[in-house]
This record gives sequence, C-alpha cells and structure tokens, in this order.
Amino acid sequence: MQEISGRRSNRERTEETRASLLSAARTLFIEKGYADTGTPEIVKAANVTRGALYHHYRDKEDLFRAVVEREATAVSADIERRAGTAANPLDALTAGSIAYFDAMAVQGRARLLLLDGPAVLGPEEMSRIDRETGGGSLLDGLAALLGRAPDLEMRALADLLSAAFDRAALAISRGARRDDYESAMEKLLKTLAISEAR
Amino acid sequence: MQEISGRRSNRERTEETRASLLSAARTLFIEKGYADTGTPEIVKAANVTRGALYHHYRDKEDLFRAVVEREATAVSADIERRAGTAANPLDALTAGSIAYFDAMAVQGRARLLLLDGPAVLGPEEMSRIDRETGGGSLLDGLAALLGRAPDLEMRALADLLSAAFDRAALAISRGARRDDYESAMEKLLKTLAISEAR
DNA sequence: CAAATTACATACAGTGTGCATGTAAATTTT
DNA sequence: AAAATTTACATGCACACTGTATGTAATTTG
Repeated sequence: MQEISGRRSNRERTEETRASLLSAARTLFIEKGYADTGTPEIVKAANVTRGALYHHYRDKEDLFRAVVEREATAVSADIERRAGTAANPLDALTAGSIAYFDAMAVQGRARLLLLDGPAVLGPEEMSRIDRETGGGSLLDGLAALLGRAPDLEMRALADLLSAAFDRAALAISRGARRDDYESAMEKLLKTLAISEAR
Repeated sequence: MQEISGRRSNRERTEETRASLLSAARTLFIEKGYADTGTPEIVKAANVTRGALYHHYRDKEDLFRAVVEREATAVSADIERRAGTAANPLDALTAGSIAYFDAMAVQGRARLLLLDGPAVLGPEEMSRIDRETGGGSLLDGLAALLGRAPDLEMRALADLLSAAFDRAALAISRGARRDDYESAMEKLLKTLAISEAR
C-alpha cells in the first residue's frame, strides 16, 4: 500500500500542475471569456495557488496563449487527419472544410480562437500560431486547386478565404444553419476552381 | 463682454461632456485598445471626472459601444456616399470596396471595429450596429450583381464576403500591400458575377 | 550529504471598476 | 418668482484583480 501521491519528480509536478491549469483555464475562458475570468477563479478550479500559476506562466495572457495554442493544435490536427486522404484538390478542400467546421463546432472554440484570441494576443500572434500549427494547409489546397504555385495575390486570396471560413464557423457557433454556410463556402471554392480552369 | 462659459443649458452641458468623453475615449481605445485603457485616463484626457462618465454612460463598455457606433456610422456614411453614384452593380460594389478600404485605413479603426468591438460587445451586438448603420448594403449589391432576390444562402454568402472585406482591411492596416488584397477581393466578386451569369 | 535549483505558498502594493452619497446648477411647478 | 424637483455632475469608498516580492519545502546536483 503506497502513498496516494508520495514522491513526485519535478517533471511530474510541473506537468500535472500545468495540465490542471490549462484545463481549468480553458473551461473558464470558454464559458466566460478572457476578460471576465480572473486568475483567482482559475487556480481555484485547478486546485493550485496563484503562486503556481505565476511560476509556470509569465502572466494571465501567457496562460491564455498556452490554451489557445493547444486548442489551435487540436483543430489543425483534426483537419490534417481528414483532409489528407482525399483524391483530388477540390475533394481535399471540401473534406478540410467539413473537418474545420466540425472542429470549430466544439463548444466555445469559436469564441476562444476567433474573438478573444485576436483581441487579446493580436492578429500577428494569432497568425503565427496558425502558421506553426495548421500551417498554410489552406494555401496549399488553393494552390493545388488553381494548379499553380502560390504568389502574393494567391496568399491574399487564401487569407480572405480563411476569414470567410472563420466567419462561417462563428456564425454556426452562434446558431446559424450550418448547411447555409457550408454550401455558400463550397460555392465560393468551386467558383474559384472553375474560373481559373478557364 | 460676456462670460467665457457663463450659463449653459443642460442640453449644452450634456452634449459637450459627451462629445469630450467620446473623443478622448476614441483616441485612447484606438491607441492602446479597450483593455489597456482605464476610465481614469479617459476622463483626464476629456477634462471631466469619473462621476460625469458614469452619469452619462452605464459603464466603460457602454462608452465603448458609443464610440464604436459613431465610428461605424462614419464608415458606412463614406461608403454610401461613394457607392451610390455607380452605373452598374459591379461598379457599385467596386466603388463600395474602395470606399470601405479608404474608410478603414483611418488609423486605428480596424482594431476598434474588427478586433476589440467583436470581443468586447460580441458579434451579435456588432452585427446589430452594422445593420443599423451600414445596413445590408453589401447584400443589396450582391443581389443586384447576381440578378436575383436575396435568400438564405445569399445572406450567408454576403456574410462571408463581408468577413473577407474585414480581413482585408485588417491586413492592410497591419501593413500588407493594399493592391494585393484589393485585387484579390475584386477577383472574388468578379468571379461570382461571372459564375452566376452563366 | 551539502549546495543549488525548482516548485510552489503567502503577503502585499498598486490600480481599476462601479456605486453610494453629496452638491450645485438648471428646469419645472405652483 | 420662490419652492420643489430633476439633472449634471464631484468625491469618496468598497471590492476585486493583477503582478511581484519574499519565504519555504521538495527535488536535483555535485
């Protein structure tokens, strides 16, 4: 019969504390948003002290960034997994779209990644996170669809499409009919494919 | 020789105080964002007291909403003024696009209307403001362009295009080349027009 | 096993928000 | 036009939160 939690290595302690903080913070940031969530509330839910929080994270924003990064990673992993098996570019984009909408349908993710994220961390930081997690999978898909290498204007186009995806996900999370946005989005993509194919 | 500011009616006092608060708040919200701007700082810049602020506005968020509404009104007035004279639907949309980019190029507007606004007030409140100021001018333009009356999917499409416009404005405000985004946006619109015209 | 580092815990200072309470000016009532 | 009422503030306060400084126990290192 050994101790419930007798001796723990520093790595174990760190991992458990961070995991507990991330989980609690995620729940609260999603429920009430960044601004309305205080660190006292977070550490209480995580069963640690504020001292632990400020030991592992520079400040509240730094913890928030960690939550956002984890969530963005989860989303792009889902997409990668389901868009990789498609036969042709348009199918890949379609599958990727559906996967994105599914992933963003998880309760609160839209708010976290599309509202609080950009406002708190700034768009540059958010696009950095996107780049380092999902990376230009949309740009790649678009390049394949249009059958040419990415240039500056195509990057802009991919950015605009990405914004459209985000708005769609946000609208859906707010109760809009998913079909409307999904088909509008698909129409946008198909239209582009046809127009370029000449 | 009369008093510099001897007797002022209540309406005058209210108007001047509110104008002063709105102006100071606008400047600070634009410079440092909503979260990093305190009411003590605002009232100091506006040469009034916090008491005055809380007399005229419910809370900090309410003042912010007033600033956002004024700014959104200014933007849509610019657009309306310059898109109204176009001959055909596509020209109207193009003129409207340019007017929108011009209006959103005003220092700090993108951050205020596209980052802090949605995060602080929420997307529903922001779309309410858009509706009451600019009102579906993009939807109208799209309906004219596609030559049919708006339905649910067209509304979704207009929403997606609006998101693309916003992202473009934000990217430009962050230093991206305006030409890239403007032409990408125009391509998107033209593509849609052609695809529907059959 | 001693020294150094890590992982916290606790206390505190500073700041901001919203409200309660008080007061002078303006408006309305009589 | 004086009194009563409402409006437009001014001031002070209670509460909450953030970040940091300082202290301590557990762990790792030499």
